[in-house]
Amino acid sequence: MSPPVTKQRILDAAEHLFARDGYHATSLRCITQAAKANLAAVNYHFGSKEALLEAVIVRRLTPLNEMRLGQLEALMQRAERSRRVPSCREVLRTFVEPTLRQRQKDSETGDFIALIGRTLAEPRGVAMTIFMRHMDPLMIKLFQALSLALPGLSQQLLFWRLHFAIGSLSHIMRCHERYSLRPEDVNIDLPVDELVELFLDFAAAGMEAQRWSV
Amino acid sequence: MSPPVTKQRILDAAEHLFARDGYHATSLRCITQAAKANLAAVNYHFGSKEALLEAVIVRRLTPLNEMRLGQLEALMQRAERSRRVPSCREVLRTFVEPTLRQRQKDSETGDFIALIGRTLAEPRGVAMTIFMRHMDPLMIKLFQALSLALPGLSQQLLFWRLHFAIGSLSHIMRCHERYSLRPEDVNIDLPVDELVELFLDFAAAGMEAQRWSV
DNA sequence: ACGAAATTAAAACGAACGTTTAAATCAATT
DNA sequence: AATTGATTTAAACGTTCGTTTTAATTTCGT
Repeated sequence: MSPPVTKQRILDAAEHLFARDGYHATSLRCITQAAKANLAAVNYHFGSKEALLEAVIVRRLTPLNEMRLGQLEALMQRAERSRRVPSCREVLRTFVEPTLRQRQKDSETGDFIALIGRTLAEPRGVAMTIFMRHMDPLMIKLFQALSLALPGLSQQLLFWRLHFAIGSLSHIMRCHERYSLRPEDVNIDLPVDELVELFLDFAAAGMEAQRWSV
Repeated sequence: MSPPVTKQRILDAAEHLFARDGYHATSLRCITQAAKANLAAVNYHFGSKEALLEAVIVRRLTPLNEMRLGQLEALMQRAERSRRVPSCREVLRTFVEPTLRQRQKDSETGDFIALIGRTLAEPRGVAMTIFMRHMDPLMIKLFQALSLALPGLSQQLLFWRLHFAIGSLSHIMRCHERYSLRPEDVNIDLPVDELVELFLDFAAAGMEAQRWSV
């Protein structure tokens, strides 16, 4: 049996519009029209607009986090078996690579990842609570792994630098269309693999930086 | 003659609420109530809700950008006189330090900087157009200065790494209240000077990173 | 083929939105 | 003190929002 396609069409349309215009600026009428569904379908299938947002987030975040967690645990086990410590770059990669690969996958525009990027930018928004509930366990494991990879860093320093790195990532997750200051020969549509390496160059170097003062 | 205080009270309230809840989630009724003004006062003094947003942004962005531009030009002149090239860290500092100092100044909560941080996260939002119009000239100068400071980097690489750095900065500009994974001994309310150095450690190292592959 | 359950459809709900209007009030000049 | 312009006020405008209701339609096991 094929699942009710209406639900999926609504999820797809909502994902796209939430990511493009934001939660508050997107109306259910706009969503249902794009999904070729009736206005009442949202409240019938999901209960409310906010519950729809949660469904949009959960649908993709769950498998994404499973992949990230799987890669992180695999890395840690490999490191443990060979009695060495994982590098900062390796640890970051388990988080970053699935993220940016997801960006190119879904609906050829990276709607979901852009939505998460926006969520991270609205700390008090409705989406933040939903998002954090699904991210916390993974983030704790990521923090522990980075502690191992960067034994010279205090908890304080590690916290802030991870904060900076997540900021960078969430920024490129939003995949702006309005770029200012773009020199004519800069390629915006970078292949994912290259973007991953470019980002890891930057983030790993930043995490491992020597302190300038004190 | 004291200037009409109502306009200022509205600007202050709007700045605070736009930063906290976002443009679309903040109603004029909420703003005028917080400003102890009449609902119609916004349209009387500013013309529309969007014009109010622009006034909120321009009020602080203009002097902030003048300070950033002044420090950048002073640095470049000093460098030219001593026939050397400015360091990446020095160039970034002219941009970052005024930003984070502003964050602690205004209305003791950094409302404006948080608002800009949100603006950067909503590429298609109404605020983005307003914001870009006032940022473009400075960004071009910043890019040129970084080209000088990092002669080994291609335009492409410099563009992406500056993009990453701006992402980091805009992230901490938002000064989240909901931090996950915060170890108990991490100090969130870091003095501005320390935060600036912490960020410059990270960003300068990231900008100057050696390429991992190719 | 029929009846029960799930889904879709159309219409309306009250509430809140940004904006406008017109009268009231205030401030300053003559 | 009267008058003029600037500002504030209260009320209402039309629109759109998320949600609910009620009926029509479709789906599917028996």
